Amino acid sequence: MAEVRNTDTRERILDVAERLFMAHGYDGTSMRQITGEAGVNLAAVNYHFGSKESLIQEVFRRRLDWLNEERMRVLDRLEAEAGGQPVKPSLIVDAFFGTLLRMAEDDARGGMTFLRLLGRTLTEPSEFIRAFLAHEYKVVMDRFKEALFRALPDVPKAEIVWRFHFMLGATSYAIAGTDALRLVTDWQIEEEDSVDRLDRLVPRLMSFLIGGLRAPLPQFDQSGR
Amino acid sequence: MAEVRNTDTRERILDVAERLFMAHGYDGTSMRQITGEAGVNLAAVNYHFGSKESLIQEVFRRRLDWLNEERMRVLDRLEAEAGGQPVKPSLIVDAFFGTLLRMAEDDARGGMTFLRLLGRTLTEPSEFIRAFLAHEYKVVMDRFKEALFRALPDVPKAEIVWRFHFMLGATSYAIAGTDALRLVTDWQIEEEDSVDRLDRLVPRLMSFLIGGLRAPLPQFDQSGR
DNA sequence: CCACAATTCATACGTTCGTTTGAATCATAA
DNA sequence: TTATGATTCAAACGAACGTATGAATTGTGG
Repeated sequence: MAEVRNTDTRERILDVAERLFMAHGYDGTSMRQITGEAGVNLAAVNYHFGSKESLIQEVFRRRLDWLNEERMRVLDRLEAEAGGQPVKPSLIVDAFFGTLLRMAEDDARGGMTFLRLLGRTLTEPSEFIRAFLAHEYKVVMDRFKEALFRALPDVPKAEIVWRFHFMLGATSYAIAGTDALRLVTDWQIEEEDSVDRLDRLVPRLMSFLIGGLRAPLPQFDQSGR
Repeated sequence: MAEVRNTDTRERILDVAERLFMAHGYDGTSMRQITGEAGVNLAAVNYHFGSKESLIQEVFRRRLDWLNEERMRVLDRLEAEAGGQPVKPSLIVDAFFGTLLRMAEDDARGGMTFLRLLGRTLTEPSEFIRAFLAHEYKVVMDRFKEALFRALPDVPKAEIVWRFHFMLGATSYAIAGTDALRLVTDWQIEEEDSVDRLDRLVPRLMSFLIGGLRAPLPQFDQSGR
């Protein structure tokens, strides 16, 4: 029996969809744009993926599976090296966010395109996309939260969760907004500090994240509660 | 001549549009949903605003005009009080982000709904929305950047712009994702630390932002330029 | 009260959307 | 070569989209 699987059409659709979803969002991208730019027939998406919803889920799964497994591997190694001791917070942060950012240098894994798509989608309006991402992220998030709890035993857990949240936001936005920023800020910054210098973005962002994570705890107003 | 202006229909459309754009995004919200929930005729939007594009611009303008003027007023006052001396960075950050967050307590100014809409829209895919926001923000952004340059004379300007960018992201995401976070983290945190406690979010976020802003400068790899 | 502008309304226009269909083409195993 | 399943294709479907129209209704100044 012939059960081949033409991966060429599939991959070309996924690549184009990834780029268009990044540029115009889920609702803003039509099947006709995708199939048109991919040079395949309109019906190909429904044939290979079933529906537009399944398509974007596959767009994410293709990249996220590797990313989150890699994050787990890195954290595994860090915890093994620490031998029972808590892992340094900066190393945990790098395992999560650094691994993500270093994906951008790897075009075979989506590079900047997927990173920016992911950054945008964390505030995506579509309900089913948020639910899907939440499910995909659940295990790895819990794991990293636990690691941070152990690494920062003196910081209230609620505070750690909040700051993890803040870090996620800073990172998403730093990635997703790289060209929106150009519009907003109109910065006259020397060439070598341009947004494209990804190798400088990583240490920059990492300094900011660690600074925020280790900031003095907030003093709540006496009126609080 | 009768040039009345029925503000009731206009306002009701704006309120509903604000909420629906927040929940489902620009492309994900139809004119029929808006007019239906607002209890007005389908043609009312085109009559009062001209088009869907003009409608969302008015949704933003209605809130942003006051917000950015208030930010300027606060910064004016801070600089006057400093009398020529640079203003403390934490005060500048509070003038920008604190003023934004305190809007959420003011339902007459949109409250949380507008805040979350704004948070989401900073990574909005639609080209004309990004362009519109960039234009609306240009003046106030330049002003605050200048204030930070003076407040942190030893920090390279490029670094400050980056960190301002990171702060924007952390704040946007903290606001926009308040219920997406519930999905992702599934945190078992005591009642009083719930997301709804906005009065605690402000000092929490502010500590994080200041910590990030004042973090040690990043060390670039020897390989980098 | 009348005249006229402002507003509301039901309805329709043309387009684009995601999806489906059934035939045509391709590739492979027997 | 032939049979069979995998894939591609052109065409069409009904639904929903943003917008436009012209008549009906409302409100107000003269």
